[in-house]
Amino acid sequence: MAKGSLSAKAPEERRDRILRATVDVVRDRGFSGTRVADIAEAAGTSQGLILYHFQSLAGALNAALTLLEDEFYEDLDRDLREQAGPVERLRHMADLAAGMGPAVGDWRLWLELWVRALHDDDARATRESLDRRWRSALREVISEGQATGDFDPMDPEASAIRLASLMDGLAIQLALGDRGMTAERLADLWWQGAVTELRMPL
Amino acid sequence: MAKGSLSAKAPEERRDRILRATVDVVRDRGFSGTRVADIAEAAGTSQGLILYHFQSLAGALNAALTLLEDEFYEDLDRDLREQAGPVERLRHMADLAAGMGPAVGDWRLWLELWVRALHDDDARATRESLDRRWRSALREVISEGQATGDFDPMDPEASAIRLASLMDGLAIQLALGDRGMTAERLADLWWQGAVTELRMPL
DNA sequence: AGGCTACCTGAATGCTCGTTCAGGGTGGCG
DNA sequence: CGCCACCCTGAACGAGCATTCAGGTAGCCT
Repeated sequence: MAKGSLSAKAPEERRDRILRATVDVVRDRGFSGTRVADIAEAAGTSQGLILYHFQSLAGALNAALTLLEDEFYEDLDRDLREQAGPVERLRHMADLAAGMGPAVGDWRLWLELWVRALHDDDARATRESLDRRWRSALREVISEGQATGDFDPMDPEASAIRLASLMDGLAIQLALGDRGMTAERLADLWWQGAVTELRMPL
Repeated sequence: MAKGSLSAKAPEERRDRILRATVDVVRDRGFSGTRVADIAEAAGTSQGLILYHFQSLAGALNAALTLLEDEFYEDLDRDLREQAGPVERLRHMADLAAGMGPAVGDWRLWLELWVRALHDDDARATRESLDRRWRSALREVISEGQATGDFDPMDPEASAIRLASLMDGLAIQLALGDRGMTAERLADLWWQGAVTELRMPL
């Protein structure tokens, strides 16, 4: 029976479907606006199943965060490995963050995560880890660029922090839909900032 | 009677006390964690009074946002008028934002506002207004500095956006209590960024 | 004085969820 | 076969909360 094969073979897949649905719902309802019923509807399951797999709503939210974190790692690594030199890599990071690449985008989710991190320890850990990963990628690219002579920052560590922060700040405007802020403009503003910050020769 | 004079003479003051209590509660519980009962306790009134004055919890939250907005304007104007030249003014903005000045500080509240703005139109309007005000102050200082020859940005408009964004991004780390991020370090990182961005002569 | 209005309170109300529960199907293993 | 463990569901439960309400007090106008 169709129903039989579905429930028997795919518990794993159902679980995964729930997590993805959770991410989707959080993305447009926010953490505090996400109800078990919303997830169930988005995933096409009963509410009971969500609690069965994750014990509680909080459990589901945290599991979704973990999934996000894992995928972020993978995507970032794979994506950056494809790029040849430091300049290309940095340029690619701008595009990734602007939301042109896969997975990484979606700054609304990041905003939600930040605020949740103010009050929830799991969220705090996740966002810290995510952030550390992103910033260390940036640092690596910078120091690689120093080695090749493409970059010449006054203070590499400070530059990394500033460029990461600049990205976050610009992203807020993108996420909030500020007039005049688009993905292209974000990438552009950030890239120009990087050129200055890293004293790239033209 | 004490009670009499209190309730009769001070409705205005009670109202104000409620709004300030609301801000306090939001600051440490977040918008989504703020209950009418919390505000009542913090303000030392009954829950009923809050609804009496503001119709609903949402009404109280919005009124508190408006209060915040008004005070932000006043404080910023007064504070900046006290500073002599563009360089001092800019430097002062760094300190203000780092939370050393009065009122403006408290980035947690800003984070909360951003996220609320994703879903609530009043919050959206408030934050847009706040942000516009802050950014235009920055633009003014920059163009003033260009006039006096203290600054020489390649693209003043882009510089203003970048410096405002940089501030937001650094502030996130401060608000989230990242290791190594303090008010002083924030002010310092930002100031260095401004020096570069605006090509200030040393 | 008497009544009218503005303030204010604490208890009652009722709705919105998260969570629990009783049960039902299904595949595998003795 | 028949039992067992795993998945899964929909209905029921109950806590937490915003909002409503009936009523109380104090100043103010006539």
